[in-house]
Amino acid sequence: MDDDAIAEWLGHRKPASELPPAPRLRRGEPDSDPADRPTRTPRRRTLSTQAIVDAAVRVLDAEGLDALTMRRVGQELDTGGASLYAHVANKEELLELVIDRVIGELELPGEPDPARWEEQVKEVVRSTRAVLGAHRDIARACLARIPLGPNALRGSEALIGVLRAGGLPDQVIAYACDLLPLYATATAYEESLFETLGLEHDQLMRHIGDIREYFAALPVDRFPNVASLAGPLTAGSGGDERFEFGLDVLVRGLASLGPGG
Amino acid sequence: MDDDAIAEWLGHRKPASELPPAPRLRRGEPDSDPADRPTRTPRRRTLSTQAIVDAAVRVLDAEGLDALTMRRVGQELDTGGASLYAHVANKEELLELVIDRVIGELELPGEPDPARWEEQVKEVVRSTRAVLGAHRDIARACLARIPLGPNALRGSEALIGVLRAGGLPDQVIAYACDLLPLYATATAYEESLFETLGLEHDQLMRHIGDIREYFAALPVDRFPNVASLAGPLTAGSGGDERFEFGLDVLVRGLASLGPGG
DNA sequence: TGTTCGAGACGAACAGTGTTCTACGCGAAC
DNA sequence: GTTCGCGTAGAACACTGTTCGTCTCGAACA
Repeated sequence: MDDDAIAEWLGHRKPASELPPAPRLRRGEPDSDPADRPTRTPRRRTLSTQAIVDAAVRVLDAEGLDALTMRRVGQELDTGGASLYAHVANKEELLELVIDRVIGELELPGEPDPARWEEQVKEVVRSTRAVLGAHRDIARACLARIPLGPNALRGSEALIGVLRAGGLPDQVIAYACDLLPLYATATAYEESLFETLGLEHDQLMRHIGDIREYFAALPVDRFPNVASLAGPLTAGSGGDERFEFGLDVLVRGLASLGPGG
Repeated sequence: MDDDAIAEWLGHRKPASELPPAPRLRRGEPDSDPADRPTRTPRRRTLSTQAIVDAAVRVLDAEGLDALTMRRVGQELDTGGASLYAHVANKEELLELVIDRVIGELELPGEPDPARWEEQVKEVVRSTRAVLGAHRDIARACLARIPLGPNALRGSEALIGVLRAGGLPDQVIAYACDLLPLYATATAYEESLFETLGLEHDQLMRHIGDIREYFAALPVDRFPNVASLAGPLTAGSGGDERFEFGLDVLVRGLASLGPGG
């Protein structure tokens, strides 16, 4: 996606390509038409929306979402935070751009195949979790807004495709289109919590062991279930089993709403 | 829960009741034993952890999570933010107390009934969503940590009970004990996003209408699925249908892992 | 070639945040 | 009656997003 497409998606300029600007939520009065801003070549320093998003992703990957401040991104570009506001309306807009950039890395399945639609659905959700997990705690930012950027649309398009291959009713497909990414994002967020704290893997394992002991040591008269399930409750937190379990539950539930269920 | 139990759960004093302190995640070196702080009757102003949590919940309900600052809570108690630090280690600890207070409002089902365990599971998840939704955007804070307070344990205990009535395998129950609250919390969070922005109901409906038109107007050659599903994709966002759909999918998926599935 | 013009860069500043430091005052104990 | 020390609370620190106003410099025009 080039610079013009970005500006157009954000509604900054007149739509020059075929994709209309996504509806944006504003609190105040509707702003006046910002259409007739003439296109200029950049002066002095080559500061552009592209370069800013690039720098933001760099900061995000290296130091996490909390370090992604306007000043820090500006510093990455050898300037101050105030300079970004000529290319980006505010931090919210920058985050939306970063999110859609990240979602653009999604690996989507090819042609929808009715014979293996369930596995294809899982592939999309797995890819979403993987992409979000690859960029530190970006999942936290994704949870706080509904992605409507072009790359998010591309993902929805593919997801609907494979769900349709499963022969599910339209309304089921539509709801699933929210539910499945919600699961991927929420899971990625939970998993990012620990590495955000800077925990090493063995530290995390030790903490989970503490929780297991805590559960097991609970008074059995008040917490018999938690105490007896201390082991299973704290199992599978390090790898993919927990995630795969939830994914399986979701797809099984969806399949039960289809023609074969 | 009284003040001593709170302090004990947080590991501030020697355990006096039967519930041992929950494992807390700390980054730095393990702190020295803070056990031998003598109990004193309060001086001057009657500032206590209880009163602080009360005030925090009041601020949360009235003005939302973003307004829940240390200074604002202090102001609610006719003092400054610094005064709270004598009773609460930091904002994180205050949030944990607030969260467990809120979770304490959960209405849990009675005796687990194998004949209607699925409906009982749904009741727990519905109650979770309702309680979180009743306290503005507290769900955002719940997503960011794993609740291990006494009231959260009470909820897990009840949830495991009804899942056991369903005859599910132990590991399925354990994973479901994470998955179901995750769904309730993530849903409550998404729903809180709009009211956090201060949107009225008709404003929200208008915005959803904008999104529907945006979907419908997308180029059909690139986004045929999204364009044709514009209606269903944006349906049911105002009420409970979306939530109930996801809940049904989850419970169906869980049931398929049980003895009858 | 000289001038004008204005968009963009950017330092300073503002109102916030969580947290720490420090001095002060009051209630209980000896 | 004095002393002791805990809890209070104001000031301050480092940080945030954002705005304001100044200044610079490249392009367009005469």
